[in-house]
Amino acid sequence: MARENHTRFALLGLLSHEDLSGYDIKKHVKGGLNNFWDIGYGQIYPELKKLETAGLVCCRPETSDSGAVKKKYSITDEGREELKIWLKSPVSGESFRFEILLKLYFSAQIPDSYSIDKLIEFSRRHEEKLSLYYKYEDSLKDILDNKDHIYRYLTLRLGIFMEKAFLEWAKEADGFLNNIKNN
Amino acid sequence: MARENHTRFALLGLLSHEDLSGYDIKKHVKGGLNNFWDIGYGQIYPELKKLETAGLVCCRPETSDSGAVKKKYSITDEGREELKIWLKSPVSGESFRFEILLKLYFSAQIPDSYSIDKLIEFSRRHEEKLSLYYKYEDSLKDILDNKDHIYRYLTLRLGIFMEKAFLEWAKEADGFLNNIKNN
DNA sequence: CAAACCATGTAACCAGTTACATGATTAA
DNA sequence: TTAATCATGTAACTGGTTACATGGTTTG
Repeated sequence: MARENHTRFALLGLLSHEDLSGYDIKKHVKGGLNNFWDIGYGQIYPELKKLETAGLVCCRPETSDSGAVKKKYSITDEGREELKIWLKSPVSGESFRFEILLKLYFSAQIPDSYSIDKLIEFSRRHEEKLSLYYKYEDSLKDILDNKDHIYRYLTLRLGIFMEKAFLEWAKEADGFLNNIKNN
Repeated sequence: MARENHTRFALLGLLSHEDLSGYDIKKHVKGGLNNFWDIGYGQIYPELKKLETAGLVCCRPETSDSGAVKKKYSITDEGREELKIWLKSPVSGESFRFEILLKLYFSAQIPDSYSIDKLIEFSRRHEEKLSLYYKYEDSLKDILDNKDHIYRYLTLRLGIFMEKAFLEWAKEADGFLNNIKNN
């Protein structure tokens, strides 16, 4: 995948919907984006400053009654323009890293039981993820009149397709390994 | 995913099968591993040196008749041990980055045609990948008596499951967007 | 009163990518 | 002879992770 500052656009995208603080952004990421694009605080705060310097967002510190400070960021017109240009540009590709595959690839050298255990753990983990996605889907299904929700729904659907594929694969692979064990 | 030097183990894994040069390793990666774990020369050569210093591999320069030098690396007993320990340890997880999803997530702000185009390109790309995987599968299917081949087959199968899921999703998503367009 | 959460940030580190540099060999 | 491939490497950069530091607020 091309080396482009994707975080920059993820932040602009989130801010194009509503004004958010760095902390808010992290929460929003957790509730959606993180399934295919996670971002940590270590990227969010510095990037927000860079965006401000570039004039793509502006910052408005909000001091509450108690004296606590919260920095709310808003997207500027220039920020909106940059975001749209990026959104329209073609995508460069996908990148995956599967530690389980890297291990399985060489696992002929160790007893099969280790691999079977890994497959079981893999299934458990992805069953959890799938049921979480189903919950998201349920809450989205009723509000598909909104265009934003339609697009979020589409991204969620890929998550569901993938998780199902993972589970099917793990089942097949587990059957395969158990079969050769009993020969 | 945990911050661990995976490249190190990928190299050890490849060298546990046969002696290879840095160049050979890259070719081997292209023919299998790269589907879920790509490695470039910028990582291979420095890492081989580190592995040599750590005593996990050893290097034997081969000078051909013409004077060309080729450095063949072999795994040592300590290297084999380290590899096995790592293979047996549990996996930490998967990481994906989908630029198409990052864009779709915010694409309510631009005309649907852009997203439809992206989905078409996505399908084309993954159809190609799937047919490539099917070719690999064909050549592996007949030699599953070998345990190494069984494990490679399993990793390939996940690739196939995933590519199929991608194509199904893209079809559904395309149908969805075309449907709302005509309303 | 302690734990959990809200909130903002910095510094260090490292994995991985890209570009650059060099030169030999082989096939069209 | 020229293009492709074989072959080995280095330097610079940057995206992303982790750990650390600080302090306010809410809730059980």
